[in-house]
Amino acid sequence: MPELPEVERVRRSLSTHILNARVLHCELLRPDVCTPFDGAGGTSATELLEGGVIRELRRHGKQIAIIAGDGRTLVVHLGMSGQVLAGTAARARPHDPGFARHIHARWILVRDEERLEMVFRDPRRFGGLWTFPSFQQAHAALWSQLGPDAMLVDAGVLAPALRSTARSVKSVLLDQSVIAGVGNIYADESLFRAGVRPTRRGRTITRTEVERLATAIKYVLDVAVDAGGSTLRSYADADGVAGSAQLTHAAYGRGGKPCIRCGATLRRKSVGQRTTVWCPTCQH
DNA sequence: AGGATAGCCTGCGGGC
DNA sequence: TGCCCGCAGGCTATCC
Repeated sequence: MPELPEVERVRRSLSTHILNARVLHCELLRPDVCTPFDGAGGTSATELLEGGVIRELRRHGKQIAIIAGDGRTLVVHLGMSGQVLAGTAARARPHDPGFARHIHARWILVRDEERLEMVFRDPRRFGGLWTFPSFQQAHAALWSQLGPDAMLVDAGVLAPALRSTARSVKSVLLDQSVIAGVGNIYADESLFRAGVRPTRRGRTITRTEVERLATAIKYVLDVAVDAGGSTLRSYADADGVAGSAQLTHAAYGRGGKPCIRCGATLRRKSVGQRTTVWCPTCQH
């Protein structure tokens, strides 16, 4: 999935379409992708913001909250292959019959007398939708379980989490309850930039390294947001536009290739069940 | 309790 | 040209 930079690009691109738009109609084509607030009984159109005016799009980690003027909130998690598309990008493509197959929800909105469509698409269905009567309830149920957003992380957040554990520094970075937004790509990129080996046990990370790590995470994410996120396979923003951050990856996906800093062959192995790449020379 | 393991899904690329 | 296999950006439930 989209990690923080990709989700932030979706939030921004989606905002340009749906902010201040009124939801005229919505339909849930695959009800099991949605977890309604009230549990049983399925998801009503009202819960999916029908009749509301979109006033705010917030992001925390990898999740987006779409908030209506009356407080109703729809949280979107893109999982591995999820997309939210709006405007032209949301319309069916006659030349691509596979496109429509994985559209699980569809909204019709209107803004300035112009109708527009928004869809949630997710072939692998690891993502999903969650509905809430208010943003506070969404926060209590979902976001309060997450660590601070990775864009705002500092050594003060990371240090205690690392100091107290024997698990690898990489699995700590991937733990959304420690910091929210880092996934496999940006974990490897941040560790490379900080010069820290992903296999290191959390408690062995020095204060200096924690500082470097916090700085590296923010830098790597920031640059990736500016590059439109990483498009490895299917990622696209709400306009269907791909990112180019993958062109600047130093570690992720480069196992066996030369390190861009020192030329050594990058190593690759599974750490915490995730494919991990690092430089045996530059990372200690 | 923390940490390692399956499992959820589909699609794609590589090797045969 | 297929077909089969392994692999993929995430997260959860379960087991040890």
